[in-house]
Amino acid sequence: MKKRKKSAITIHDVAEAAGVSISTVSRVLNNKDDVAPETSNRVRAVIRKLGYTSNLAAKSMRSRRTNVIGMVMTDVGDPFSVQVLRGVDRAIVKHAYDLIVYTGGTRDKLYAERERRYVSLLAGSITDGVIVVAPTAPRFSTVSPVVVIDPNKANPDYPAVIAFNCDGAQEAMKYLTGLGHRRIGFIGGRPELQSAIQRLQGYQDGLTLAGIPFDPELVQVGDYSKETGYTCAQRLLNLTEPPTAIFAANDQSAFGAIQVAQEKGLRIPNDLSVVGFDNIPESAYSSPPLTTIDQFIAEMGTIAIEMLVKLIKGETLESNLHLIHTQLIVRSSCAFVQ
Amino acid sequence: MKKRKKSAITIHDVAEAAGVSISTVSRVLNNKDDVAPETSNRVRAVIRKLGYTSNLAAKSMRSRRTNVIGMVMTDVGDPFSVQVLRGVDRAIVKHAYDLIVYTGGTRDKLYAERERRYVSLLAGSITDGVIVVAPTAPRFSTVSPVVVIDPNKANPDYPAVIAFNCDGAQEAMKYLTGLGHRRIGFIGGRPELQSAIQRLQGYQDGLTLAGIPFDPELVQVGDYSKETGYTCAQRLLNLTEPPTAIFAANDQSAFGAIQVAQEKGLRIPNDLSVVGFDNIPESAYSSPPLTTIDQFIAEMGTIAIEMLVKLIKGETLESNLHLIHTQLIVRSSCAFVQ
DNA sequence: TTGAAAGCGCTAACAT
DNA sequence: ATGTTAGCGCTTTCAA
Repeated sequence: MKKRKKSAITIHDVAEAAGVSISTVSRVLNNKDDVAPETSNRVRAVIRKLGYTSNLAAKSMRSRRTNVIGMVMTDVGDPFSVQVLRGVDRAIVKHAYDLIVYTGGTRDKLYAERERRYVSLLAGSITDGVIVVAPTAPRFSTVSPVVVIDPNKANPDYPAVIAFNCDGAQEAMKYLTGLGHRRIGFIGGRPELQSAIQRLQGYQDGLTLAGIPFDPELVQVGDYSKETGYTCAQRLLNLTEPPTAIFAANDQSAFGAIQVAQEKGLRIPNDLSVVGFDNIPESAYSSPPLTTIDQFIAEMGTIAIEMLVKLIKGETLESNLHLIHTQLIVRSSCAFVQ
Repeated sequence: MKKRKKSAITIHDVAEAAGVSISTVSRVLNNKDDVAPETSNRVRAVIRKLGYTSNLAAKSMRSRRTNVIGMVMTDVGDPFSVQVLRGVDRAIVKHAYDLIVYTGGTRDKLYAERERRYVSLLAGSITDGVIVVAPTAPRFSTVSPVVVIDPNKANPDYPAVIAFNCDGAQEAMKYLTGLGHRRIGFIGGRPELQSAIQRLQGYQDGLTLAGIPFDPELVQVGDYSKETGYTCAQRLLNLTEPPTAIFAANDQSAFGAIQVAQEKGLRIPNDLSVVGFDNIPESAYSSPPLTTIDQFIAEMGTIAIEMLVKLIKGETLESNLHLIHTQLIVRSSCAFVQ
């Protein structure tokens, strides 16, 4: 008696049931045109009947081509990544690729290694290429293409999609100085990322434009997370001369700042104005139409896919760097906190 | 530009560089204890130096064990799925598993098939088990374990995690009737899901408790998406006797309804009250502390992982069904729309 | 038009 | 303690 292991249906089972060889089944699976229509139909029928799905692992191992694209990002709690993911999702359908996402969880000390590991894991085996959002690791060891979104200084080697943030940050500052604020705190993001550098630049430019001297005490650097937003805001508000407004480099940090304000009993925006960069998905409905960058961020994902697909197909890129000029982007948290 | 090798680094390269056989490298990779410490260290050093990561595909093909758990969900735009994902993320770290997510994109006609395909794809090859959020397909063909979250009527076969929603929906209704509303519209969710059934039940119970007769005209069924929320709300507000309040079965539908209201020039909550079930992540900061179900939803993910890991290890579950009793849960959109 | 057979990179049983 | 070897399920020559 044959020992029937409790295993999934394989190409063998299909071949046997259809009375053909496994190579014929494989040909049908890959839509080769040298299969007799009648055979092809019979095989297809069996595949359907058995509910057979080809084994991704085996497939990818044999033929360096899986039609799956991988994406590596931190937390799903990060609105930026989520928005990028949406754009990616949208674009991927058009290209008949499938998407596999690895979320590395919180950005702790070990994140860079997890990120690196996962890029290799995905790219080295089951995906044809990988998109990395706001990379932490300086470089990745992989032979298949990588496209980064919001790259850091250390890895300019990879094709990248980045947004131009200076204008937006300036606009945020204009908003705050327009309200009469002269003492404005800044909560920075991960200093190695292009976006963070530009936003800080916008903050400084904003001060200059308003004729306000730069006070380094008012700049606290976090990592785009709510947690560091919280601690940075604490430091700012515990200054002997605390700011009357806070400009956070991203929305997560802004949330952290808002939390501190609430705990301190400060009412927003009466006692403290808080403005966060980026945007909270869906919140657009909760206030008068403000400019949001949802669509710009999503577009970054879309463009990244376009680039990656070209690379996978072996085509060359016109440019290794794609800049998105956002019109901008500022979402005053006042609008939904009051 | 540096000339890249055509193929990735394999276990062979490591073995060669370390002067050992591939099986020894494999043993080191899998932390077997029958390797001389000295050899082990040498191999490890080479692995690090070469930046070697083992090929997931090959590994999983040979050993039916990958330490990767898969998750299949629709859109990342869906706050519910995202919240579940967070819980999963959190739990997975404890169990030293990795997570791969497949997002099937928008829920269109073809979604059920994509979902099915992806479950087989993941479960059949690269993952040890799969979690499916709000499944569309009635069943999946796979030998490895599947746990569903918020199952539909058609597939009670799989171990499931579900929340008990009746109370919450009733509470939402109590809120609206308490405001004096007598004509309350309901925007339902995907009618095959447990959650949708319970929320509708809660709506009806709420009417009964308030002594309001049930009017089928006021119930419009969508699919938990913003789009159907929009069209359902349109139908409701175009009635000859439109409702003065709308209770949406989930937050996405509520957003759709709010959009209709805005387009019609109805002010919320003055002209129309809108209450949505579930919760919008992060918005908790934007209003006085309301009860949210964020933590409950995330817990569903955590529990699903616990169940799945047990199944993967071959242990048996105490119960195939895990009920979460939410305390509840209602988030009045008035709180952040006014 | 189809089948047989050689691996892809890896693990595990069997040798040494 | 380490090496040799047989496949895992699949694609892809090469033969027929």
